[in-house]
Amino acid sequence: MPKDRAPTRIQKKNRAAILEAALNVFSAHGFRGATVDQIAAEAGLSKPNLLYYFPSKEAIHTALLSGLLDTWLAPLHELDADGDPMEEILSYIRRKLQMSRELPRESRLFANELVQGAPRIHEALSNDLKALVDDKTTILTQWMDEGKIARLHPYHLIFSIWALTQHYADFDVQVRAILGNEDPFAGAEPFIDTLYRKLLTP
Amino acid sequence: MPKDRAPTRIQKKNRAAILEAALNVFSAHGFRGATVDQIAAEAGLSKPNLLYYFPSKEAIHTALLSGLLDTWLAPLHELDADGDPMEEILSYIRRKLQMSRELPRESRLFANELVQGAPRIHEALSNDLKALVDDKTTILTQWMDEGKIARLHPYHLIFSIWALTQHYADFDVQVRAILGNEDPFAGAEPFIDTLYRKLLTP
DNA sequence: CGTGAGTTTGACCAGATGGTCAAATCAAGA
DNA sequence: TCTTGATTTGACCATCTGGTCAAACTCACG
Repeated sequence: MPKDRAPTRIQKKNRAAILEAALNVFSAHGFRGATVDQIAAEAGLSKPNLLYYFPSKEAIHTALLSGLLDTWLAPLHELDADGDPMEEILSYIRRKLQMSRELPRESRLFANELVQGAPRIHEALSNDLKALVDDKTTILTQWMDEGKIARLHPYHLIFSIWALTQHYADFDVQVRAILGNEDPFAGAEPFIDTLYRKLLTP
Repeated sequence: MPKDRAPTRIQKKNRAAILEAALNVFSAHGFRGATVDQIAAEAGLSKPNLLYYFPSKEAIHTALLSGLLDTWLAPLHELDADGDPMEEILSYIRRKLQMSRELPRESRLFANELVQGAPRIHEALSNDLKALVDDKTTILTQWMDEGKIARLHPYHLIFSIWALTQHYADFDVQVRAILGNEDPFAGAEPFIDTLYRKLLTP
């Protein structure tokens, strides 16, 4: 393992390649289903070389998850208490749906982890995620109190947004098996938009 | 392997025990993450004994999935073209939500499979599932044409029901990490009910 | 009972997998 | 160019895992 100095050009390149490869493999096969050889091959490195940059398979997985958590939560962070309630929520939804379209691997990486009980990120859920959600539901509740949007259970409102948007990334195969050649997102966006306009209108 | 006669009392008992154990293990760890030893232990059998009843790990998984597919699709089957549109859809939703509450392992079994690209049930999706959904969306479209419910993309309407209801089983850890002690379903049922009443009202 | 089919198991195997290590190779600054 | 730390690798190891097999045991029934 390299010293703890500033990372070399080569270190940067290889670490990035490993994380990129790991994202492919872990999101497609889950932690247990992924093999170090597979990740190494996809990153264009030999297995011992990969293990020179990360001490273990687990370490790669952890680095990947914690590195992506911020990206994953960014859309919700942007929800602004001072904006127009309906527009704020709808644009949050649009950002989430866009992430499902553009970052399906990231979505499935988390889905894999969550479905299996989140053994490796349970703490982040109870701390970071819960704090963020609590913060934003306060805003939602405020808007409801002011009559700006319909009164609903704020937590379930958020869950519904996650469920509806991530469904298209996580269960992509199923969606495509049913829609055939139709682009899932082409229909999803107006559908979800309509749904929340109707739901949130007081 | 036993003859292909009528199954013995012991055969019935052990096959059932194996499938029950396999449901626990596969739903919690995915196909690759589950081990035959684990399933055998949970079923109270030795590994060779388990493999006396099923020829392979794969065979157990397949038997489990195909055996549960009917159960899983039953609620949608019940959607009746002759019933009251709003009530038919809302009670379909209630049945699905109830399945999430009562059969979360089954939900996660399918979720695990789907997230990883459904390598083992892809065919069932494109055939059985697609046929069923096509059948039921015809009914939905009819209701829309008759002005009984709001006009929406029927496929996405179904996807939304799946997403919203199964979310509570599949991502149970996340939901509970955020809700704390609150019972997820206590809030989910009225929320989802309200959501679809508003959405479907023309 | 006795017997044959059904059931169970300890011992074993081959391949996969995560990980190690010493030796070889490479890169860049003095 | 030389030196030193960074990088890479072939060979290797222990463990896990799906699966096999022959021998032992149990059960139902004539």
